[in-house]
Amino acid sequence: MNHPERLLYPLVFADVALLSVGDDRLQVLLARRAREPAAGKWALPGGILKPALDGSLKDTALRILRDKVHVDIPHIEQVHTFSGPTRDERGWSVSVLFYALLPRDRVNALVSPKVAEVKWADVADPGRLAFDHEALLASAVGALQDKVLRNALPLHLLPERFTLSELQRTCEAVLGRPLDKSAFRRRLRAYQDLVEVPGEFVRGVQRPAQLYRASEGFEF
Amino acid sequence: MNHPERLLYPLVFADVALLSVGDDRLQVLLARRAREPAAGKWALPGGILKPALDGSLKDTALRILRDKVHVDIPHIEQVHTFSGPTRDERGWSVSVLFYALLPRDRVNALVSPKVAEVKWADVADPGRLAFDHEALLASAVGALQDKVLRNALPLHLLPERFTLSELQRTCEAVLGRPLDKSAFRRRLRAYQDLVEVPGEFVRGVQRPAQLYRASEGFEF
DNA sequence: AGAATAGTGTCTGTCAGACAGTATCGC
DNA sequence: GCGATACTGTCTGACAGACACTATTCT
Repeated sequence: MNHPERLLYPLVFADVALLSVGDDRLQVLLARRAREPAAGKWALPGGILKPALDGSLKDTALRILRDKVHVDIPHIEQVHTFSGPTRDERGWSVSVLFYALLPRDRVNALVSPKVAEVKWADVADPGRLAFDHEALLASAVGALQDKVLRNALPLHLLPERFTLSELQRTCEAVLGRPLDKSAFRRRLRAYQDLVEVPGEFVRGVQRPAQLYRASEGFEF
Repeated sequence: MNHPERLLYPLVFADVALLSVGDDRLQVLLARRAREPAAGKWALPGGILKPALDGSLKDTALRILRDKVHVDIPHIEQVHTFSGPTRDERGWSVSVLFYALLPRDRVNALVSPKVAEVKWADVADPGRLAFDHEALLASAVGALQDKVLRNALPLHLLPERFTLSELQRTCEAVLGRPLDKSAFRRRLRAYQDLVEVPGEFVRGVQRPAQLYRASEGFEF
């Protein structure tokens, strides 16, 4: 413990698993740490709570994301709080973990390959991460899967307009396993959150697919 | 903000909703606050994280409970983390909320009516609480109900040995609504967590009831 | 016998997985 | 027609609510 005030006050962080779908796989944004501790290692984007700036820990998380990625985040949700004296070598620390969802049509806008400071990694194989961030990532992914298993539709991972097949592929990416098309669509029929966009179709070398969007009052 | 260090470091608390079943209703332990802020008001037991004493925020919560109630707590679980600059008048604060379960045969051992510092209150009607603790309580109860709805058995709320009728009444108290006996027992049959205690029955003015206990590996 | 609670059997509707089938495009 | 993807229909088994039924004790 370098800092004696750590004996009185813990460090309080917000860490964010920013999730999106690329190549039909659920992916997470990783940031390479510029400074010690764990300099050079990949980690979830995170930062310290600033009481003068933030109205809540969610604000902290949104501020972190604003600094890393310059887009609006349509959805962010608290997952769990991790704590202990040894998880960060600077001293006793508290990390409030969030996951955030980013539409897949904005994924490439974020990460320019020239800047090697951030990258997208498959959540199934993120590589070695700094601190206890592998556990944090697993926790965040588990929370999202839980919600989708309970019939929530992760529309925030999709563009504004999407086909039902795209929605199904997105759910499959989140859950990491294939879903039955017939059963999937039967579930959707009961749902209120989906609105057909009249007259709009995606055309290709097949029967045209109807486009849908989230209904007005949609809350993930 | 009385303390200038609040501009740099938030206060970090663990707050605990200690839940049990009394009179066939889910109840929560409330503590009357001895000091400002909110002196004299009822609140969830809680206290500040002490980095020198606690190995995690769960340890903080257990330490708080040890000081309030002098029994072992069989189960404690993190629910959600609340934060903001105004929820505690001492300054920017973070409260990590837990719920803990106490077997109902140990409820009366805790609270002596002479000491007016703690009391059991129905979660459905806890009265006015200090800070944002009404929201915290609702959140904790919701988390427990969620888990029971997902077929977890709250055996930690029961004595070591119990009848299936007692188990059903406990679930009904948690959920706040009656359950169908036949459907409830059909669910239990599929479960691995219950072990029949051979030859032990509860007798009364009715057919004797088989006693059960939690299986060895039971995890709520 | 009757009250009281323990415990079971059965009907029915809902819903999910499985899988086969039909529809409509481009070529 | 054929390949490709969109979309639908139907069978079946699992399961939950509702509710009536039987079982065993004490008085």
